[in-house]
Amino acid sequence: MREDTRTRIQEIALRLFTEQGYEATSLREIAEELGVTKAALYYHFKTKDDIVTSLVDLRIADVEELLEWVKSQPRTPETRREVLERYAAKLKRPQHIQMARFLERNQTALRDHPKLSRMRDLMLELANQLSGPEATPVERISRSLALFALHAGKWMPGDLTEDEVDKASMEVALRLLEP
Amino acid sequence: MREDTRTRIQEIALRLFTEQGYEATSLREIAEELGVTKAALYYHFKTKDDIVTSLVDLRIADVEELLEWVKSQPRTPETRREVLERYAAKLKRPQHIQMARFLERNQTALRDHPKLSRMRDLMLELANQLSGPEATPVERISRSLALFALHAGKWMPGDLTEDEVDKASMEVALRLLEP
DNA sequence: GTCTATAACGGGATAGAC
DNA sequence: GTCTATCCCGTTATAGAC
Repeated sequence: MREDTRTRIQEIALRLFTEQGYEATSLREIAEELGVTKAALYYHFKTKDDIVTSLVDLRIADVEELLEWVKSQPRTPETRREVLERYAAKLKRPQHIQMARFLERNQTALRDHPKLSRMRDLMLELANQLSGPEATPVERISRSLALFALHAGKWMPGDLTEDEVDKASMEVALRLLEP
Repeated sequence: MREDTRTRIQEIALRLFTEQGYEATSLREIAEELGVTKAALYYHFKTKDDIVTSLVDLRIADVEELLEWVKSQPRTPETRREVLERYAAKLKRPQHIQMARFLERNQTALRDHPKLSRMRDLMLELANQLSGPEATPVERISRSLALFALHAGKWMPGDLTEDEVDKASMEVALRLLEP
């Protein structure tokens, strides 16, 4: 049973965009790896940009969901803790780790892409939800950093196991939530 | 007194590479803004890559200096605190803020550039110097994040003054050094 | 749904005049 | 030190056959 071609294009594109960068990845490369020609891609996606759009949409839905949840909750320490846990759980799914990397690494190259702007706005809003309007600058920076800490796996050198990094990141993140 | 052309090329290139990304910035754009033609750039720099090299060299020297200093010091809490302060002081100079942004935003596009690899290695080593070999995973992540916290100015939304962000970032960073 | 062929363009880089 | 002119290449994208 061959996988949907459209889906395979998305997988390959996401990997190459992440490894090499969006601009540095040509449609020819994607097509070659898929075993078809460039032109075939144009049947599935109108432009190179459209591939990005289709990718980001998945993650936007995910973060929007988390954002709506947190807004429906009382602004308590317990809620904040659970935001981190839900966010970490999302991150653990392989697709989303890679998507997070892709977004991080291509923010500049794709700075004018509407979907990327939307993602940035959502992440900022999520960070803000951890603070609230009355928070001090120290609290606001500290709590924004808490979200970031959960991405630690990506830049920590490799002599720690994945599990060690996950646990330790969460511990650091939780500490950053404390007043 | 006109400024050195070579220096002006560096300034314009750094700004455009940072704003738009390395790949997305063409030599034509740089030349146009300088008021000369593409070909003129080739008198001053052998390739587009060479412009990057000339830029990164400045910052490499800076971080190497800090790294040598920390290695010459005893591994104490006081030393670690001073590393953060020296690093923050370097960051405050406008050239280096922009250089840090440039490096951050073009890590993927320039992942094969030897000077960029060198910069990454230096930053990792600096982060490691804050921990030492016997540190727990939580300490290592926490202390690496301390360095990162000092860059907070770049992604915090704009309703805080620069001074507020600087002070608060340092406070968060110092807290991340604590056991 | 995938192909071949090709258009149309912009990129980095070079040669040689001034 | 800067110019014009040009080369060569890879890129996105399209047209039309199968």
